Amino acid sequence: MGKQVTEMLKGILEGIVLALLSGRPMYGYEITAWLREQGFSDIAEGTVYALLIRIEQRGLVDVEKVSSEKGPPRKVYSLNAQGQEYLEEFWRTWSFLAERLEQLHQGGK
Amino acid sequence: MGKQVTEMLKGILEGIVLALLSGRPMYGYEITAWLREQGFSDIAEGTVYALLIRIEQRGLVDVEKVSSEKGPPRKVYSLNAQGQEYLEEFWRTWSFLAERLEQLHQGGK
DNA sequence: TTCACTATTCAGCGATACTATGTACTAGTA
DNA sequence: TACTAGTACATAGTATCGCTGAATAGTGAA
Repeated sequence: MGKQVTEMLKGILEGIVLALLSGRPMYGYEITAWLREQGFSDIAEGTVYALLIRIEQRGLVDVEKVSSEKGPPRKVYSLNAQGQEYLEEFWRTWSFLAERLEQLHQGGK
Repeated sequence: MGKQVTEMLKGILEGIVLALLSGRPMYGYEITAWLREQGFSDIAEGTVYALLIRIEQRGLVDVEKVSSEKGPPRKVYSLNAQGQEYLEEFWRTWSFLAERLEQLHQGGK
């Protein structure tokens, strides 16, 4: 991926992670792995952990420490009510953007 | 619009402006007005001008000064070959993101 | 002359992703 | 034992980009 993605991801990566957590609780390493599988090959581990700490401090997720069979204990994040609300707001904003962009893309041909 | 948009616009606003310019040459004030009409009510004027200067310095657009009937002369921007190429790259990146997000949005219901 | 509209510019700030590390635990293997 | 790989989290420093708020400047109407 080029460096265009880096800027485009700002604000969006957060939505992606929240959307993931709305499906089921997950921990950082797992989220990073999922992202890489999906083609977000350049996302640094540090980025995900920093993001998780941010959304935790903003009270969008609940955290639980769960010991792992192999390695240090995992911090499992789950979306709480406030996070759910924030996620819905994210989708509204995203839809707004996606609509405008779609129009531009069509019109530009 | 909430402040979520602020972050989400990063990198995307640039694509929007380039897409606009691929349609026809435009100047800053005109672009700002268009954005407001489209519902991007919170985009500050300064933001657009700063963006235009950036893409000019990166050689994605050509600039021509055109005197206006009412007010200071306009700086009319038009997309050049390099800008066109960059825009295509933008659309590829956008499509990648939009696809992933769409899947998440569907799956999350 | 005052206001409103057109038109551009800039300094300072905040948020976010990246780079590049460092820490720590477990299991396999030579 | 020592080494390696995989799992798992954390953080300091940097760059980019959009916003805030203000300044500058030209035109026409009240």
